[in-house]
Order: sequence, then structure tokens, then C-alpha cells
Amino acid sequence: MEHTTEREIFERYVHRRGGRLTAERLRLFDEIFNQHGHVDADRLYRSMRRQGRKISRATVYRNLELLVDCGLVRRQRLGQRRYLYEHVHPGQSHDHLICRMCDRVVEFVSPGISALQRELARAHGFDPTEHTLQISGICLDCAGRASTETAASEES
Amino acid sequence: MEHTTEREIFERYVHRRGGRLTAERLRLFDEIFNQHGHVDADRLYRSMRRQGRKISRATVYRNLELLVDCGLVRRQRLGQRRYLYEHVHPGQSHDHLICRMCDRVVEFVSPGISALQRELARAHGFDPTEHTLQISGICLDCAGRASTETAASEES
DNA sequence: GTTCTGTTGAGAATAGGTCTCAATAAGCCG
DNA sequence: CGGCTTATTGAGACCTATTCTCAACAGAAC
Ligand SMILES: [Mn+2]
Ligand SMILES: [Mn+2]
Ligand SMILES: [Zn+2]
Ligand SMILES: [Zn+2]
Repeated sequence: MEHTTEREIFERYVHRRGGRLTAERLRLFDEIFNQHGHVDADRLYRSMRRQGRKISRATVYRNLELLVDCGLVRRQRLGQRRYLYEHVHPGQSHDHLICRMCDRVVEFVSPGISALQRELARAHGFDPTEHTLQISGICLDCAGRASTETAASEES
Repeated sequence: MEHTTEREIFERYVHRRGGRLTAERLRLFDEIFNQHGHVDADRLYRSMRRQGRKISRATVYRNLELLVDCGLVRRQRLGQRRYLYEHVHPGQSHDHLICRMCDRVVEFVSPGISALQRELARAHGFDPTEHTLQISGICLDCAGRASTETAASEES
């Protein structure tokens, strides 16, 4: 009654494509599935090197691409220059609020949005494979800080 | 009973910031407001040069940023490497479907999504300034082409 | 016209990701 | 195990969209 783990999904996916389960590939899998939240490629690279895992940047990028193709990792730009990666658990999906002042990212789940998205795609003849919804604005903290500063500068 | 044009909004915005209405700035404004749909910075640059308007790349980028800050231009990545810009008419807002095979972009308007977005932002204490919703998938044409090819290769 | 200072142009710099290719090592077979 | 095929790796070159630098220029105010 065990259900298939992400690791099993990955190994099958690699085999189905005629690929090989190299040491680097599997270590990168473990690394990203042990991380919480969003990571960029360089952080994964450095974190693996720090642990004494020898791996090259190119290999990190190549295997991240593989994980994305496989559907186990999501790659997206969240307001910044570089791509961020996060592992995905099948059947779950969330979106992001991004503070344009401090770059803080808040995740949320909205079934309503997901339903609307499927509907819209269908209405335009699209077979939807994924979506990205990013709402950017100012978070509570930054809004507070901004108004304090405005008040202070107006005093002087 | 004239309502303010985008050009007027821009000029006021520039003045309010202590900026100047330079020839290059105003020509870029005209250029992007004469273009339809999405353009990248380099296309604007080349299109202006072609018309004999002398302008540098740096100036194009700097003034696009100004237009974005001013709220008259939207900058986003639509599946590709470079940013795309489009002029915005106040009060309107649309989102995008992107075909991951042919990069075709289809625009749509969904009041439901807009309302949900505002609600979600508020629920998390965000003051929403803008949003991006991108649904990527396979368009009708590409879906058709793909299934034809699959059939053909299975025959052989 | 003079002055002050925001803006421009040309090109260098940056950054993040991609490509190259010789060396390595999975996976398979006997 | 030992050899064979070929996918993958590592190191660094390469790419390219965007940002930065700084001296020359030109709006705007008076
Ligand atoms: Mn997330
Ligand atoms: Mn659009
Ligand atoms: Zn913030
Ligand atoms: Zn298509």
C-alpha cells in the first residue's frame, strides 16, 4: 500500500528516457528535495560543494532541467534576475505574492484561481500544462516602514 | 470634457519627479505607444534608429524603466530570455496564455481573476500593485501538429 | 545668456545561463 | 568479472540581455 515516492518517479523517468542514474544526478535530487522553499542554481551548487560533493555548475543546470522536464521541480523567476527552483509534490500547486521592496515571497493556495485557469485555457483551445501567478506589491512590514520614513522626512 | 491622455500623464509624472522632457524620452514614448502588442528593448532601439532617430541602447532601457515606474508600460518575461514591454491603458488589465512549443502569446481578460487577486493580496496584508498570470500550455495548432507527427512515426 | 543639474551616448562591465569537448563511468552483455 | 557503447561529467570558454560609468550635452529656471 506504499505509494510511489518522488525518488522512484525520478528514477523511472530517467530510465524511460534511456538515461543513467549517475551519482551527481541522484545527489542533486536529494539536495533539492532536502531544501525548503526556493533555491537558485548557485546556492545548490555551493551547498553541495560545501558538503564535499564534487559537482560542476554545468551539471547542476543540466540536471535541474531534467527535474523540471520530469515535473518534480518548478523553475520560475520571482521578481529577481535569476531562476529559482523548488521541488513540487504532485497534486499540489501554489502561487506567490512578492514584495517589491524586500523581495519577500509568500505562498498561497487558491482553488478558485486554479479552476479559473483551467477554464480560461480551455476557452482558448489551450491544453494547460502549468501556470504562474505572481502578485507583486508591498508587504505589511515595508508599508509600515515606508510610512514611518515619509512622516520622519516631512517633519524635518 | 477631454480626459487626460497617456502623454499628459507621462509629462506630469516626469515633472513631478524633477525630471526633464528630453527629445529622446518623448520619442521613445511615442514609439512604444505606436507599437502594438509586445516589443523588446532591442526592437524599439532598432526601429527608432531605422527612422533616423538617434538614440542609444542605454537611453532606451533607462526610459523604459521610467515608463514602467510611471505605470504606463508593463515589463514582463513571457517564456523567453528577454523582457517584453507593452503599453498599458489605465484601468485595463489582461493576462497571457503562452504556447510552450511555438511561443505564441494569447491575451485574455478575466474580471474573476482580477477580483480574486485583490482579495488574496489583502488576505495576506499585501498592497497589490500589479500581477502577472501566465498560463503555459500547448496551443491548438501545436497540439494538432504533435498528434499528426506521433501518428506518422508510429506507422513506420 | 548663465547656471545648475538631469540626461545622454559609447562602450565597458556584469551576471546568469549555455555550450564545447575530451575524459569518465553507467549499464549491459557474455 | 572484463570489455563495449554511449550518456554524462567538469572546466572553462562563450553568449547576450541588461546595467553601469563618466565625460559631454542640453532642459529648465531665472
Ligand atoms: Mn513556491
Ligand atoms: Mn499583453
Ligand atoms: Zn516587504
Ligand atoms: Zn503553439
